[in-house]
Amino acid sequence: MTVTARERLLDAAVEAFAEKGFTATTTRDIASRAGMSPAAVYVHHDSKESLLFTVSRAGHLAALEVIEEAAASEAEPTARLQAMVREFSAWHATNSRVGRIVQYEFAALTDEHRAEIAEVRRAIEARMQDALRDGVAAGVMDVGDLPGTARALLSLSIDLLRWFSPTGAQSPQDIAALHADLAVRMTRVH
Amino acid sequence: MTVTARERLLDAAVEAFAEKGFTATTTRDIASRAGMSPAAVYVHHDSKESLLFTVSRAGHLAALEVIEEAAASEAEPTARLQAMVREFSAWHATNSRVGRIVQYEFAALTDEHRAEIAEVRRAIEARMQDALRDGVAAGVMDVGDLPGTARALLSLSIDLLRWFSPTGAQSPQDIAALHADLAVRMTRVH
DNA sequence: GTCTATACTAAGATAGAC
DNA sequence: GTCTATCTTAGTATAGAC
Repeated sequence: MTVTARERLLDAAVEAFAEKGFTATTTRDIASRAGMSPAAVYVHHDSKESLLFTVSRAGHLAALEVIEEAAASEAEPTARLQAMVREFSAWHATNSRVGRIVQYEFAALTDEHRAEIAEVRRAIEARMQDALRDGVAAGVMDVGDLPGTARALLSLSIDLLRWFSPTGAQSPQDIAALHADLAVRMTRVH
Repeated sequence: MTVTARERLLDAAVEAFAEKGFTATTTRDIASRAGMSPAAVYVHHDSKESLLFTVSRAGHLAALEVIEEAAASEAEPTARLQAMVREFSAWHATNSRVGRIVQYEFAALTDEHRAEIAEVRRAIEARMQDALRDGVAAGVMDVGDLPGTARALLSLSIDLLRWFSPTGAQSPQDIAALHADLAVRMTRVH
């Protein structure tokens, strides 16, 4: 379990990007958080943007994995949707630093990197739409605008990044449970 | 209706901050969008941050006004909540550039300016909580976590800034109607 | 693979002429 | 109130010694 210099730099980048944003973060800041000189950054990473891309890609893939595992964990459509929203919100609250980079620094990527990551985002949206479609087909959900509702469910999880604090009163589990409950309310047959 | 240099600079700042973010925007960029030299900025505004503060304050106050007018427009609690969510989402979609600055550049303000604007944010949350409390008291709404549900309703409107495009298929009114519908579903007695 | 030193560029803001 | 010119600081990234 040796922590390589490369990994220490990635951890430092996560800390700095989440705290100050990509543009406001300097490579000197990242280097000093990792206990290195500014020059050491470039031995392990090509550029500041490549650090961002590495963090953003890993974060997006982790978020997709969370939602796919949740989808696979339940067979009944309502329980499945609950699990997906609960775990997606819990992941964002628990990993709020990486989450902020994933959700708010997308525009700072190069065109090529942005295109690559956009595919992961489309997959996440598609999984949520699938879950709603299954529920409607089974007759346990009533959804007017299916893509719009899928997007709204993702919004609940993602927007918590704007206000969530790990030191606040609400735990990731509290928020996740609320969002799962709201997801059921938004989609159930009346 | 003469447009002053000060106003032209504010418009240019809105354009630039919304497009590239506060930190990535240069005062030279703002000046050239307003058709002026870099030095002209400082005749009309103290600093780059004071431009941000002016835009952010006006935007926050406009958003608060929208939600208060919607609250006053309907007496019946469910219709009132619908109106509030509908107008709040429509405002964000219609004013997405200012909206992005309002919601995403809060951290770039100075401590004093941030504290002043935080009060407006608290007022917006309070109005949404009031609306839910009225509905519960009237027996037409069932809300488990009242502050959490208020926050979730605001999240729907605010998170549209992350993905909304004025040139996309959905109009501000489409999105607003969807969100108003979801608000009713989230809060109605089952 | 790490450092010190630095090249090169560009930022926020100001001086002073008109 | 606008300009050109510039001060000062600081950024990304590289060179070259160890």
